[in-house]
Amino acid sequence: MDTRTLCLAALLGRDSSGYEIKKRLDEPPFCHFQDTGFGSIYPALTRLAGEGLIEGTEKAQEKRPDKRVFSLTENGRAHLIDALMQPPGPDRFRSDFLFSLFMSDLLPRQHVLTLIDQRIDALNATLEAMQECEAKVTRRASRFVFDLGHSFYLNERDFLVANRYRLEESDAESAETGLDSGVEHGHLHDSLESENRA
Amino acid sequence: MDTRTLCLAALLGRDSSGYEIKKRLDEPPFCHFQDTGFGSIYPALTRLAGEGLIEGTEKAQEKRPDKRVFSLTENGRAHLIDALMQPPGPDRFRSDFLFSLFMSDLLPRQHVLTLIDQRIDALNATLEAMQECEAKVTRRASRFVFDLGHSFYLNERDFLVANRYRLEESDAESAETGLDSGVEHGHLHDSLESENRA
DNA sequence: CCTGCATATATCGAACTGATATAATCTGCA
DNA sequence: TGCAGATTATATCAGTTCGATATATGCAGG
Repeated sequence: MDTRTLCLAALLGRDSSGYEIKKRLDEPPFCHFQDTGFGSIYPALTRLAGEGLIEGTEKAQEKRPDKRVFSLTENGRAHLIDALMQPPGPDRFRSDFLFSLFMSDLLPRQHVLTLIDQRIDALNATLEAMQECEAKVTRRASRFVFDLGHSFYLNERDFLVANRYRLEESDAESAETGLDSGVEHGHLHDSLESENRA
Repeated sequence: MDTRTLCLAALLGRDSSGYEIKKRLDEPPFCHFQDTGFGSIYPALTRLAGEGLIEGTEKAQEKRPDKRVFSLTENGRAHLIDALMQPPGPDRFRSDFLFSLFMSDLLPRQHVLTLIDQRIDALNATLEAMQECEAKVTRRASRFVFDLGHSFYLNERDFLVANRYRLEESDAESAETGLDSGVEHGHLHDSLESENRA
């Protein structure tokens, strides 16, 4: 979803400044399915205000830099709902970690194992933190997405713990076969995408 | 991982044209953790050639448009390995589908359920297609990533099948509470990221 | 006191996305 | 046979996004 729509959504319940929106978007469950920086948010807000989808009021603060607090207009709300009713685009997932694993034949064995161990640690930290704030996620839709996110992390951790051994010994066979990819005639690349875009 | 590194990786085993690289990158297991278009690949190849990391040869074909076939140089190979040894950046995941679910209070109940059902269908199609070509994924690292990808899809499908009922009835309570997010003081937003970037 | 973190906004270049243009050939089907 | 549509092949372009950086103040901790 583009940053403008994300900003509209973030303004639904409460009026906020760009900074506050960014903070909210960095927290779960928002952070489980998107990712935006200031470089996108501020221009998005300026443009939304120009289009009349949000309204901004300059608020001078005593002990802080000035704030521009935005609120959703009726038009903005309609625009958001319209965007949500469109068929969703395909998921986008990019992972340097998985890329490194995929290329692990080129790398020292120990480096790869360390990578996996660090990943497991990070996943454990995330899972623990989620458990701590679990009780605070009450809205039904929030909770649904929160739980799905949790199951993603859990699944990945369990897989890595259970399958780490598979990369523990060097693989004499496939040292220099190149990037086989293993698959000759992959015809699954478009199944998810086409169904979504249809 | 940036497109240039991706291209280097794709050229590891076999010399290829930009078009062939794009095709390979669209197939599993590559497609499980990245996503690139022509608009990134062609400029990347031109630049890599300029930097001496790959070498290109113009090949006129009888019955086809001309091909530019590239091959990895020693420098390019070293560059790739160097990139892989860097600590991996954080994963990036964006999903319009999850965003719509998160906002589902604003949407007609039936629309949300249809969204979920279509998603389940798409996941089933993907899983089936993966099973078909499972036997062809032989290289150890490929297989590891392939299996992890498979478990992702399986996990999501099972979750949706098991939890669909939670969105079946309208939620009288949280109709207009706004975007609570449910979480007041989320301090988990940086756990995965910081560990990775460290 | 001084370092570093939080609040607050903003910009800029580099990179990426998605659509489009061009052109020939090959495939399926009526 | 003819014709539509997919495939092979490369490329560009506008619009977006990413990541780093700049600026400025306040507050907390050592």
